[in-house]
Amino acid sequence: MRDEVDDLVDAWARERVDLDLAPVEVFSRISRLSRHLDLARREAFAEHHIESWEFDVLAALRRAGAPYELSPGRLLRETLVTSGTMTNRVDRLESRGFVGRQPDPADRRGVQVRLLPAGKAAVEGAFGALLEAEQALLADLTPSDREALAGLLRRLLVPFS
Amino acid sequence: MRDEVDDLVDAWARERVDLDLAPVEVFSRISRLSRHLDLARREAFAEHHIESWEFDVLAALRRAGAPYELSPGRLLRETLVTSGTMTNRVDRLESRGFVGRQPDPADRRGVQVRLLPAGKAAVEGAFGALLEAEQALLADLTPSDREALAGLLRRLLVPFS
DNA sequence: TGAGTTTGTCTCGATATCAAGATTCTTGAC
DNA sequence: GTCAAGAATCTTGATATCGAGACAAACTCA
Repeated sequence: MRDEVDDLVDAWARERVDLDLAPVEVFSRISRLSRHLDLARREAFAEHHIESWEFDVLAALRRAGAPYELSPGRLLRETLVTSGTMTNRVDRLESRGFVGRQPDPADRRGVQVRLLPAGKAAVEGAFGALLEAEQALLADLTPSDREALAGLLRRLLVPFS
Repeated sequence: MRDEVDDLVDAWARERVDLDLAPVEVFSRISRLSRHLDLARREAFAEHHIESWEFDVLAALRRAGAPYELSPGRLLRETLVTSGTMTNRVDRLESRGFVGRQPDPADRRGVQVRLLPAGKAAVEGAFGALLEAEQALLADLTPSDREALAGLLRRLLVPFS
């Protein structure tokens, strides 16, 4: 059982026997998995006619719970994009009828982005498809493997949180 | 020890008690780690005045071994970008004096991209900095933790390879 | 040999993103 | 109460990427 990172590490090891490549074994796999997962996500979402960036925004609103409202500032912190990007995204989601903008009653600078019924339906359908696709990718791991993996990843992620 | 994904999963669990969120525990952590790692990579490379995309191309050439030559087609397969993007990248690396283009003697359609000494020095310095930064991120894991994590990630990656 | 297909690279137009700056409003200090 | 500093959102300009297509050369198979 070899993967593409085994080849990568072997190539580096041939060229630079002096280096400790242990970090590559972990982080290169994480980066590559992430890229493959992005593609898998796109495929899963395509059937529901939404794109990954749309899902990211709609999902943040959906999991916030009723009344499904968040400010643009909160949304960009959730999705790790810049404010200009979020303005653009909300514009496009608005034109699709997935979200609406409302003035924030408590702060006249502010805006509340609200998930509309069409957006709620779209994100729930897409999330179901995503979970299904991801479950298939995990099929080879036992439940305790999964938990061990999630636990190790958490330990890497905690310092960033 | 909680991370940002614990919050994410809790939020979804509150909203949709019917869903099995186990895949999120794994894949959301992988995606988020990947984004944080990209930022860490950018920082590590900044000191060596190269950008992540430059490293990706130069590293592919470096680990190919002497004479450090690959075709654009091979490079784009290694780095998972489109051909238009690779043309642009090689152009810019060429203008920095990091690589050169040569006609492929065996195939007159083809071009060989060769790593020049300045590019070799840049990529080796940057790779050292990257390994150092990544080693710090792994500090909390024991060697056997690291190996277990790499092994579990490999099992997820194999189907894509 | 010659037609059709495939391969390798580059060009071009569209677009999503970022970074920086502008605008409007709020907050806290004095 | 006023003013400065900070916060929230949006605008603008630059740019890296993608996707589709152009073009040339190399194969394939009759």
